[in-house]
Amino acid sequence: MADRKTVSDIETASKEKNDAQTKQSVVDEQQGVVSGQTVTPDGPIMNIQVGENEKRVQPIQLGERLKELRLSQNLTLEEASQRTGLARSTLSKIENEQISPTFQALQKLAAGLGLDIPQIFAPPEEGPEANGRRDITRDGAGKPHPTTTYEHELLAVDISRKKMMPFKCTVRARRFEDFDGWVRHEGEEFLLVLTGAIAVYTEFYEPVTLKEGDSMYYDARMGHCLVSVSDTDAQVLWVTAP
Amino acid sequence: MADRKTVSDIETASKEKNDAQTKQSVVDEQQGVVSGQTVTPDGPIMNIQVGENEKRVQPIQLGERLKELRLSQNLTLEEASQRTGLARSTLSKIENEQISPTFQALQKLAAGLGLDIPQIFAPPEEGPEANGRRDITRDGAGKPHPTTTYEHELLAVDISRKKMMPFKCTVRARRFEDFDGWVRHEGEEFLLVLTGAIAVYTEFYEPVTLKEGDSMYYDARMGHCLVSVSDTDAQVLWVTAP
DNA sequence: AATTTGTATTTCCTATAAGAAACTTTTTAT
DNA sequence: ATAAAAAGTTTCTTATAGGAAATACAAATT
Repeated sequence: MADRKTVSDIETASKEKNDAQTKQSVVDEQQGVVSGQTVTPDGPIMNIQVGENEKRVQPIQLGERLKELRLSQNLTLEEASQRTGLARSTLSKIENEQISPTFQALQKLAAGLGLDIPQIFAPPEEGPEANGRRDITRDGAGKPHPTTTYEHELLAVDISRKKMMPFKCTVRARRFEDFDGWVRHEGEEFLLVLTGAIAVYTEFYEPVTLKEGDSMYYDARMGHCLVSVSDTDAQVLWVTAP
Repeated sequence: MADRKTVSDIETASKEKNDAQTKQSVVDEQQGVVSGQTVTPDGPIMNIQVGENEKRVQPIQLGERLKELRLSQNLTLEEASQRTGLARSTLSKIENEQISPTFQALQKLAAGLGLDIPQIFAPPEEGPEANGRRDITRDGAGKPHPTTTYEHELLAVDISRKKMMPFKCTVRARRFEDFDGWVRHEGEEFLLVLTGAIAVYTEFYEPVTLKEGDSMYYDARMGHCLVSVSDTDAQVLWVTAP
């Protein structure tokens, strides 16, 4: 019964603040920047590589790239000609940068080589070779990163350009009101409760309690925040994939 | 002293089997397929979405798309002409699908509109709107997936096309020899020891012991396997990002 | 070695892209 | 409402893409 009252109080607070909070959260996200390192309100985003990737897809030489693609499929100009419906001489001239193909020709090329057009501009696949990257973080030896609501311990900080960013987090927040508003960011997040218990507030669901061993996966663009509801501050593992 | 002997025995076994194991691991990976669902030797790969994404970036109408981009920047044909170095009449003909522009013209267009070429073909951004996906897995309530060496408990199985695949794993293996060879697959992996202790064998490093609270992030293309070294079988959290 | 086959490049001709100017439509100002 | 300005489209001419055939080069066969 007492639990019921508590939950209903939390729900009311959640609804009243939805609009104002969403506006403020943009400012709060800016404050997360620490010494040149972008930080999501939950934890850090280390090395957002999107901009760099986009820069890198610009090909230096279209002809060179197309020749590469043709040869990687072990095709002669004649075979490629039959597949693409473009004349051999045209393919030769394109590959040797003698002409600039029309978009229509590019479409034919892509279709004939079994590609989508953006793939023509993609960098070569990294290759099947293992690159051997590894980073071990001992218990308690992660990089500290405190905020007002969470006490983060960043893991695997020596590896840059990771697909995932893991961190342990001690949830100091005790009330939804400890947050200035919904926190949100790009990507998806997974969280596992390591010790204690938390109440999870998310923008489109009623709050839910998770205890040790429980986990949750969610789209991080949805407003979200955690509150400790156990005697001792809960500890969770958080993994972000931006 | 006794620990030292054990470690040195393991190291020797590791070195002797490197070449033969790498060959067999391809077959072992095939055996991981369970009821139509692809499984990495560590755990499952559910719904690899790469192919579908690539299909979706194909534009329907180039001219329409370019007009859209121009108007979204509030540019007249004249202004766009000045920025791109292409004649107004050319821009008009392109936008109205009367001609198919050369790649060189496309380059000028992209540069003038402040884009990279692939962005011309990109679908509109999904928007900052949260899509509200969430999946809660209670402690012990994940989907079981046993193998000979590990006992997996898949988490967040109701969400498809995830950027990460999390699962808890009880490590049954007790010796490196329990594995038929190195296991490897595309992507990156993060693991956190929840209980007990494990010895981590990886292709390019000496074996290392991790205990409760320790974590490791690594490129999964590198051969890898875990062995329990605690009295009770260790439990780890594993998160794969393919 | 010479000859044949396979592959790529160049040449010549046709089709079409691209630019400048003329024309048309739309928008703005009075 | 009309006139002027802005914006977009079409026409005509030049430049270049694209195709077929000829030529050149490399590899394989005799």
